[in-house]
Amino acid sequence: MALGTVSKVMNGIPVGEDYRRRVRQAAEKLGYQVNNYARGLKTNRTCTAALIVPSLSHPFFAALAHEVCQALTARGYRMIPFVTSFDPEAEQACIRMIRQNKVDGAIVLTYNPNLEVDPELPFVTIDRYFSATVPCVSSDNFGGGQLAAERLIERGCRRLAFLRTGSRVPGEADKRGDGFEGYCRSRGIPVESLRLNDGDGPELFAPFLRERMEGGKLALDGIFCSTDRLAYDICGMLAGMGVRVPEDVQIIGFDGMRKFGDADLYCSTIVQPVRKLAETGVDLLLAEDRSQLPAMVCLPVSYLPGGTTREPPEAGKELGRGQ
Amino acid sequence: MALGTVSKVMNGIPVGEDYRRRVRQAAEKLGYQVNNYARGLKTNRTCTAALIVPSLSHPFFAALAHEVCQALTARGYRMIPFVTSFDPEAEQACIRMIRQNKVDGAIVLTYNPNLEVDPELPFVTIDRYFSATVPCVSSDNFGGGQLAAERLIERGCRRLAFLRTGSRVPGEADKRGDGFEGYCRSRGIPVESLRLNDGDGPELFAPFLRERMEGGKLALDGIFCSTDRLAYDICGMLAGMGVRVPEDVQIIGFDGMRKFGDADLYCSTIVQPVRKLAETGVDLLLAEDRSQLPAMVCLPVSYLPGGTTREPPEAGKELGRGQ
DNA sequence: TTGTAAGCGTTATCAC
DNA sequence: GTGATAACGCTTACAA
Repeated sequence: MALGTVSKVMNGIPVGEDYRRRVRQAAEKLGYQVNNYARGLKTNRTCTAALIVPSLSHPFFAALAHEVCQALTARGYRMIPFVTSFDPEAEQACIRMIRQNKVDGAIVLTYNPNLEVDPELPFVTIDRYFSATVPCVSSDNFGGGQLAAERLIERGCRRLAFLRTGSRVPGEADKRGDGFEGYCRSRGIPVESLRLNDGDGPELFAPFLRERMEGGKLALDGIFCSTDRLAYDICGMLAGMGVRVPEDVQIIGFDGMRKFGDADLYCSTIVQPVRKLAETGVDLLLAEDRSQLPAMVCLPVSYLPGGTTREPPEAGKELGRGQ
Repeated sequence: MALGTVSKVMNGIPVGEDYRRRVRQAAEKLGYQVNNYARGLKTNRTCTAALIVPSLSHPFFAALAHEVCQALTARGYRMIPFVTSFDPEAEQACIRMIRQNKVDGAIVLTYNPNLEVDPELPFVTIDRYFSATVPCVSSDNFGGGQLAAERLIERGCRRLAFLRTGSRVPGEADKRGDGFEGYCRSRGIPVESLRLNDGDGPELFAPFLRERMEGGKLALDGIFCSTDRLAYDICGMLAGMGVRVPEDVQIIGFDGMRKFGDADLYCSTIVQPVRKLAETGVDLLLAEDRSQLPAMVCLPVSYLPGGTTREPPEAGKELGRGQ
């Protein structure tokens, strides 16, 4: 049995049927497995992709990592996660480590606006558009904002507000507010906005709300928050102010996060298709012909009631779990 | 400049100061980085560890993966996660893939009682004791159960119950109930138990609770649940039955999970030291002398009030966030 | 201290 | 269809 022919068998390259069987048998008996490192050295393909995220424990990133891992596994790839803790310098350091680690590509979700990516290495970004050469996959944030406005207005809201926190660096998620405000304006519904940044702390929303209290009642009847997390915090503040949700004011968040990862929603929300996001990212990353990939893929979002909106009777309560 | 000497420089092996500087400079200019695959092929060390978990999106596993990733990164290692979806067969498949992937070790959290691990490869288990040759790191589940009992009794509870769901295969977590019951008995406080398995569905707890309703009041004043998730479900059921928490019955869960990963607790709880768990696991895995590792390491847990217990006035509300 | 050469386990390119 | 051989980029004795 010659080495070269054994290699062919292990790689599924046609070889004499009898020979093939004997090799397989011997491999089985000896517990032989191809050494991925030797193979990688020779072929320059490692069947490994990197995932760069700020954290693995925050629910959205955890869900994303989970789905990316599954999608890669399904394609015979492994995932190496790198966590940046929202630190732009750490993000750049990850890019360097990735070069060292000889991965075949990377899916990145970063907040460093001037990240230097290796033009040789396939990259896909999530929620952040870099350039036409780096495909970006994101939820339809603009459409999600519109959808939130539509749902609130359908449910009787006439004085709306948009609240956001998030990174200072511009990203696709900023379009949530744009879609929301645009829809409100097109329907002639008054809308206000308060856009803060992460460092600001959620307590800065309290003055905004307090200013809009008139005679013990809130002068708003619908609020769209840029994330479920923010919606949760706002609900807490409102409870402290004696404002009832959803009776006095209805609230819609964004993300579709669930308690314990798979139990109830935290609030009525615009759900991001996390699995689809991951699968699309992996597909774009691993596409054979990377010369003409779309610069941007926008995935449809959906609305799910989660207790912070007044639902029409026939709609029932929250419908189904999981995606 | 000879190849071998360059290698020495890249590995920090002493070499002429002047020479070293020149090599570093050249490497910088050419963007040279050591090829990890060639190095791994030669040295048989890959600076990579595997993590086997049921999921990356469930909060506890997500937190664990996050901390393990950080701990490995700090030691110059990378993590390759494998997700098993609680499927024993998938768990075994992961063990096979790990062999193929030539990792230096693996941290595993599985539910396959008769997993065949490679005796050559360093293993560490979380929450499941396999054998004296495989170190197991877990929280002090027994002590946590005792602590829960102590806290409930301190707060005036005199009719206690322990509720659990979880995997059918025995693990360290089973000791939570043992510790709880033991403490109650030693204090002469009556205690009941209902131990179900994962497949059973949480609705099977409802009859247990309903049977203990006497004249619109629950004949229990303290409940210890094996996880925060179960405590959450039980709270929901009790609310549906008109029982108030913590006024009528006080509840303590186990895990210390937080909403959105870092916000409020779901309930008063026994907190697992997730970061310590991860760091200890990594330390054991990467120990130079693996010949005499402890077969078992138990990490201390702590109690944190989260709204489902009546706290003495001076204790204040929930103390501090994070670990 | 520096340079040389063997070899790690593959795959790819040849003759056969 | 099969078997020999070079090369992938590195580490590590060992020789200079």
